[in-house]
Amino acid sequence: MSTNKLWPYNADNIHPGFSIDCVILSFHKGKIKVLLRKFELEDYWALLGGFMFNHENAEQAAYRILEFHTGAKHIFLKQFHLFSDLNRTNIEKNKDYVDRNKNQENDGKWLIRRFISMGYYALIKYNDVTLSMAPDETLKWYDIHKLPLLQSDHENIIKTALATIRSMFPVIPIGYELLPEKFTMTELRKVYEIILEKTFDRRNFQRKILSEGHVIQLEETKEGKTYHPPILYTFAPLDKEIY
Amino acid sequence: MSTNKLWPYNADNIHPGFSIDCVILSFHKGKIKVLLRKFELEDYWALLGGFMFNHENAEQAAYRILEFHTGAKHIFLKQFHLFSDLNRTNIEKNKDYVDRNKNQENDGKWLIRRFISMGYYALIKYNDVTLSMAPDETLKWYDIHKLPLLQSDHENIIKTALATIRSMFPVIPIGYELLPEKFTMTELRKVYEIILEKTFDRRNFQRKILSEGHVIQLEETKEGKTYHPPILYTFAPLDKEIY
DNA sequence: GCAAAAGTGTTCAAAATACACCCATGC
DNA sequence: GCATGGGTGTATTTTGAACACTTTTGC
Repeated sequence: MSTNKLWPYNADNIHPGFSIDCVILSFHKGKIKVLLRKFELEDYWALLGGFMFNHENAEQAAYRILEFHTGAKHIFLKQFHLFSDLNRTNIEKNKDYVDRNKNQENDGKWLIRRFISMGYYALIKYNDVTLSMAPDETLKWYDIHKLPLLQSDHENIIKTALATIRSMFPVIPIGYELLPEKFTMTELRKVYEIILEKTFDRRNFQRKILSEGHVIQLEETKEGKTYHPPILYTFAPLDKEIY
Repeated sequence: MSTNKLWPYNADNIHPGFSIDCVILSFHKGKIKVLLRKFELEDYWALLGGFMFNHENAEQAAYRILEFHTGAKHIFLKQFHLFSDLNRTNIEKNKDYVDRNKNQENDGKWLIRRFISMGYYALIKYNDVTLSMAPDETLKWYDIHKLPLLQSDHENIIKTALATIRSMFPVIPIGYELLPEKFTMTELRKVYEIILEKTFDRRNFQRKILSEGHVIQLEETKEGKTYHPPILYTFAPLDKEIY
């Protein structure tokens, strides 16, 4: 695949007027982060996205985009909303983009039209990601509470993704997907607190989580803190789960 | 609008390769029903669907389709899933359909391609509907547990809609949308039981519903049954609701 | 010595569940 | 007279919520 993002897509190999945007979330140092991209010469950040080839369905396209940039496979990925407002596509901005990237083989005219976009959210362990950047782009994890200036409706897409995850709680195995194999009870609680936008009593939270049986206590403690190291926990094997 | 369903849509006025399918649900005589359509000369039923004009977004298109066929406005309508599998579009069937309906102004070639479809579910009061049928089509309410032979992946779309509604319970005001203004506690319980696929203890159900405060008891009883007429209930005004 | 992080139990209130009998009518 | 549908209350269990003190170390 070329480093020019226009390259893999052209008028003949993609489904017309349809794009995919991925809200890729992870947990790192007590914060939930979203992966964003900025192209050179542009002054706003954007969700990782792309188009659906004629030979794949939307899920496959979303997985492809995700794996290409994060190197991770078997990512937890769900569609959550189709964004189709007329003013979400900024045709002028697309024209500027095409002007900068067009070439003989691909005049980019297919991009000068209204696009509807399927939103996907992905939950991924921070350490499973190896960012893969083309020379003309920068990828960066942003705290979901400290977002930079975003392209078109992408801030709304992120907010909608978070609202969806919140509303699907506890059906979505959010801790399981976001935390590393071994984690402390405080880390798990932080994930819950950030997503649900509320705080939990430490003791009640721990009792409830352990009573559900999906989380089991290990006999290890977290290294690095020499004074009163917290106990580590892990998720029970999936075949014992309700998920 | 013409009676020919191909008429309103053509290659220039719709968003390409994109359709909308509506799972329209209502409650009647103790059963949850879905509204289906059958065209003359075809041997399968289908969800009510259509395409998105270039001047509208997907929600507007779904509302337009819904209102056109049911005569009802302000319908509760939510998108729930994008169906994009490669084999969901039966190109040959579309060709047959085009052959039967094409004319000079509209050759129907725009229909001979892969379509992705956004699924919407609608909840509507049975008595609010006045079915509006073109001469070449039949509309009919089917018990969701007794579906006829359905076009392409439409059975899957219906099942996915019901699973979505179930998983969103109790966020979706399902009783409020499906029941008439005045209803009995047994009718409300039936709606819950069918959607959630479980039974509830009559007494506990009633206590719980009334304790939530969204349903209030009227001083009327249901007519027609002369012996021990059930008490009627209604939903509290929306501004007191959590919805 | 004090702020920060983590370990640990009990009590009370609220909610969910289980369960049985009576009444009026149609047939 | 019996089957059907509908009205009503209590006791038990389970779950959720509130709440405080101790330990160890870094600073």
